[in-house]
Amino acid sequence: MTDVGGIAAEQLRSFIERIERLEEEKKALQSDIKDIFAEAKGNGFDVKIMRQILKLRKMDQAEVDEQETLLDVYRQALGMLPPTE
Amino acid sequence: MTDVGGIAAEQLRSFIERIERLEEEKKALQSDIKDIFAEAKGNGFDVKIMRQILKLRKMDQAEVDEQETLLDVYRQALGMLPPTE
Amino acid sequence: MTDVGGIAAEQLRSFIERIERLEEEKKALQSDIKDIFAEAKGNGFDVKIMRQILKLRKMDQAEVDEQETLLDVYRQALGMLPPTE
Amino acid sequence: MTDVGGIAAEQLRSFIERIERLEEEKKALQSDIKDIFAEAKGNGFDVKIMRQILKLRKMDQAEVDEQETLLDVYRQALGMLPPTE
DNA sequence: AACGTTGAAATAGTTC
DNA sequence: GAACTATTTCAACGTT
Repeated sequence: MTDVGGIAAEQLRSFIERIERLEEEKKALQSDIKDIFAEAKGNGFDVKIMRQILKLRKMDQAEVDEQETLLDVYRQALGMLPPTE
Repeated sequence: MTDVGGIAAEQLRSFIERIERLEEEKKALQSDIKDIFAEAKGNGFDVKIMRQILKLRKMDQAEVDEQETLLDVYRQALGMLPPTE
Repeated sequence: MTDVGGIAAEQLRSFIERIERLEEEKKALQSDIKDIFAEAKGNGFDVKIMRQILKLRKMDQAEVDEQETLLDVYRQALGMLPPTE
Repeated sequence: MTDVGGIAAEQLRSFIERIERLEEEKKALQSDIKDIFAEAKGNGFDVKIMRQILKLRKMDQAEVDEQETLLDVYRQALGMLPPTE
């Protein structure tokens, strides 16, 4: 292992490059999403409305999840669940 | 106006200090909130549950707001509102 | 929490509402800060740099130095700096 | 959008779902990145500094220099630097 | 008391 | 250049 200034240089480089690759992939996906919006717009759909719909669907799901969490928290508070499962 | 390096130093200092004061006030409020949680806990309430309740109340409100925004967006898309009010 | 409809429920509501009020105030302060940045920008100042200034004024010098030293070590390990400057 | 129950609605649903799928994939990648940072940390690397490295590798040198120069001007204006170093 | 988790705040990039 | 979106960063919090 090559040590530069007390650092395992090769290992560091490997971590950095793996992250950069994944970030590239993320960027590509973002670009795909952009393309879909553009395609939808070309088909006469209103992108702004689509974004609102997506946001609402996300919020709805979050709300459901949150309700279930709250339920569990209450259950635990009332001793209806093992303390730490 | 005292110019240092081409910068209106007095004015800059004034902006910076005003912001720092407001941030102090924010910090104080945050501390107050913490105290209330502690007080509630001392009265037998479960802080975790309280946080869940606060989160849900916020989400509900956000959802209502979002619905109204969506409605407006639809209205505008359908020509029921002036384009840019 | 079991005394729904009685004292406990009232007390819980009170705690929740006090916290919500304080959070509203925090939001208002945040908005004031935003306004000051906007005003500064209107007077030709660079908001981003101002934020860095604020951050530096919060940090102690030892911290700043340590971070910069470590960053250089990593940069050298990755060949991002000339070998012996 | 007016053709509810017909082709348009189906098409809209398709666009929405494709986007949601891509966003899921993005989330998964983000999670992978998180894991790598955790692994690096477990190997003794400083995650915060790694982030700075990643940012520097993205920026061009001219940008970096310009920011630092401006920051010094502001610091001098506020007396945060010795008058003539 | 370090650790990871989460939520808020800031920055950067994109669109109009 | 103004507004919006998305990403990143930072700080608080509970957890172990």
